[in-house]
Amino acid sequence: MQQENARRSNRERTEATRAALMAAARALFIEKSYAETATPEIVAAAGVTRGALYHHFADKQALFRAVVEREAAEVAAEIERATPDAENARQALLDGGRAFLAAMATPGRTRLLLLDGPAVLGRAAMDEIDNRHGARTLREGLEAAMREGAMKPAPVEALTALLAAAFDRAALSIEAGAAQADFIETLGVVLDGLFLPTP
Amino acid sequence: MQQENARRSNRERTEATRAALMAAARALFIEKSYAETATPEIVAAAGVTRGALYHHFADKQALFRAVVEREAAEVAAEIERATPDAENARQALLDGGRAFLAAMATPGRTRLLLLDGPAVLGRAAMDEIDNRHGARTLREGLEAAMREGAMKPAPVEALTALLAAAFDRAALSIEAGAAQADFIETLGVVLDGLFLPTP
DNA sequence: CAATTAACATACATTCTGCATGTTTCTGAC
DNA sequence: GTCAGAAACATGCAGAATGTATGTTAATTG
Repeated sequence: MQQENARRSNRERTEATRAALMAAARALFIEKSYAETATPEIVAAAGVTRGALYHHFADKQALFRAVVEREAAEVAAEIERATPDAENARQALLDGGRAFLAAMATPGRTRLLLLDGPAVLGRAAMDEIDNRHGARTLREGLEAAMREGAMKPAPVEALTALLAAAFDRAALSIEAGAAQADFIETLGVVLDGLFLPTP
Repeated sequence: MQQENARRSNRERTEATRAALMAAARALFIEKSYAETATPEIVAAAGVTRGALYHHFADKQALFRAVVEREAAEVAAEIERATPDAENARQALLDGGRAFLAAMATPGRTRLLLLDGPAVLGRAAMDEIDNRHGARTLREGLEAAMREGAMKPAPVEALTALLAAAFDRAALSIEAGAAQADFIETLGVVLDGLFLPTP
């Protein structure tokens, strides 16, 4: 038996407390939404006090932001890990989209990133987070496809936003019970429509 | 001078109170979001008491739902009014999309219908509201285009959801300051990609 | 014109958030 | 090593918000 609270450095204490808070908060935000989760619940589940919470985070929203930010980074990492390198730009986009849907199938991610995130942090903040992680890859894929001459020219920022929104909605509908195959097929049709016919 | 609170039937009283509450709530929800708007503020702006609010609405969320529902109906009405009848299915979709963006340019609608709505009422509830109003028109337009043989075949429900999401995102980005022309052009490219080439 | 119901108004109990103020544990200089 | 100072909490408090319960007034109905 080892002492459960042996001497720990401040660095370790901070890391452990923040991790416990973020894990507990994530679980509750997913189960009941941000608005219906109270800070007393979070700290009880994390095994700390509200004092600790407000010492490490400015307020409840800052804790939520930290959770969302980490989740977005994990989604981006999963996508990057799952899409090694495709032959052409078209296949790369399809593979990336499929990997995105797979990553978003992790329970709670749609609520965190697509429902509560935009409402609590604002769409501008979510855009900024996205651009730092997932959406950047999508935009670069589209730019590459256009540069290759395989894709119809269009304003890249706008096209990135529209396609990202379509993928987001697909993830939401699939989580709500819609047929995944239908959405993957339809996303393929939409993407194919953006490519020039190969003569 | 007339008495400001002359005798009124219950029907009139209810209608006036509900209208005042919904107008005040709408203004505050738009200005500060649902979460940051308190019921004491709403009733003060409406010139009634919290008792009246909780007599007419089950809770704060029910009031929000009523506001959102009416807003969605107005958007659908504006679109219907602005799109008389197009020659072909393709033009009808483009016209409808443009009318949608115009309707969503009314300040606050994106926050009500696209940010707070899904977070507060849930995406399922928003889907149900949409299907009763706007999205139905879009789906019918897509079905017509496919029936005409002008559009590539695809699962209609999924395609409707994806395109609706793209239009939603366009409305959000435009409100956030993005170039409207870019989004209209890009939406045109995406839609055109769904149509079969006319030989 | 009673009796009942609807439309409010008021008061209350509970709960939450953020902060302010204590206490304990580490850290770094001497 | 120890001693000041800072970091990491813990506790208590003030203000406010939500929903409900109860009281009051105005309309409706038999």
